[in-house]
Amino acid sequence: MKLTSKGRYAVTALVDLARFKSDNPVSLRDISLRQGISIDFLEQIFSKLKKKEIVQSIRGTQGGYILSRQPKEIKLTNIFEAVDEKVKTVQCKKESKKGCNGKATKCLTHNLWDELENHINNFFEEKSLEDLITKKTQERIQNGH
Amino acid sequence: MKLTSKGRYAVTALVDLARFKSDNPVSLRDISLRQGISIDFLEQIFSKLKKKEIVQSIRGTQGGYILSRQPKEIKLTNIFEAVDEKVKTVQCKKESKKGCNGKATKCLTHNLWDELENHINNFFEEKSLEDLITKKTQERIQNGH
DNA sequence: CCTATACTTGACTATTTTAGTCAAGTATCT
DNA sequence: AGATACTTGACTAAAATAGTCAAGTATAGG
Repeated sequence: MKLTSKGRYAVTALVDLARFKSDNPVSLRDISLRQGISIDFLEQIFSKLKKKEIVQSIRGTQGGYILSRQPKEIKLTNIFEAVDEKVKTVQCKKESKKGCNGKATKCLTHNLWDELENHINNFFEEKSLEDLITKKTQERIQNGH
Repeated sequence: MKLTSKGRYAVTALVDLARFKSDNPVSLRDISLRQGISIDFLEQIFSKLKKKEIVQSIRGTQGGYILSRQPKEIKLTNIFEAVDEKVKTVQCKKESKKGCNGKATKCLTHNLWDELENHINNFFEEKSLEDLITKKTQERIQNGH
């Protein structure tokens, strides 16, 4: 199971991007200041988001990033995939030594992790960026959650 | 988010214990052989399971471990708690430096992680050891999942 | 009583992952 | 031309993981 700061930062940064968007692109510097994430780390993250066409970059003075699609069209799954965060609970196929290949007894809990994986993935599949920037959520945020 | 081998092994070992139980206690050695988990690591895990009264130990020759309660009464939550695996997605209260304290803007995604946490915890709360040793599951396992 | 078996406890550690930093660019707007 | 901002890739300190090792203690069976 992987779900670390990188994924968290990616989501946070994109929510920031979605909320503060205007006609102008948003620079990583602004996001960095607002969210307290190092620019260098943001660059690493946005490079990946760009590859997966979640954001577009605009160079030059006044450049920055904009969302490639509507917030509604960006599922959390997409974001985690982009930054290599994989919700993976079993490694049965990776290694034959300690995995569940060969001996059936090693698979005792295989189904459980499969189920859990689906359970979590469904959650991310159902949530889009838009869900995170609704009024209600914003209010809660501004009241200090 | 923490969900590592320790938690996985704990569940696997307990399923093994539940399935191979008889009038006699099951030794860690047997579990180790059947599940391919090192004895030393199992000892570490069972020490914690015992503290939380999920298993009981029986010393001496022919000794080993038995479940303290019926499989039905042992929720996965209990197991993960026992081995210190915590489903924790945000660290807002731990550190004031990089947490969400102070600036409201740092909480942009706070609610999301809270929701996710609940979502996962519910899954574990609903599953008991018994669910993992039903006929259906066993069949699937014996067919190589 | 003796001894093999098995649980108990706690310290220790190699490896891997995380969470970044650093450096050296390239592109574009003004 | 020069400032700003994106781009890429290599590098690394610190923490977590996944165990190992060692030195016990307790009990059943002979």
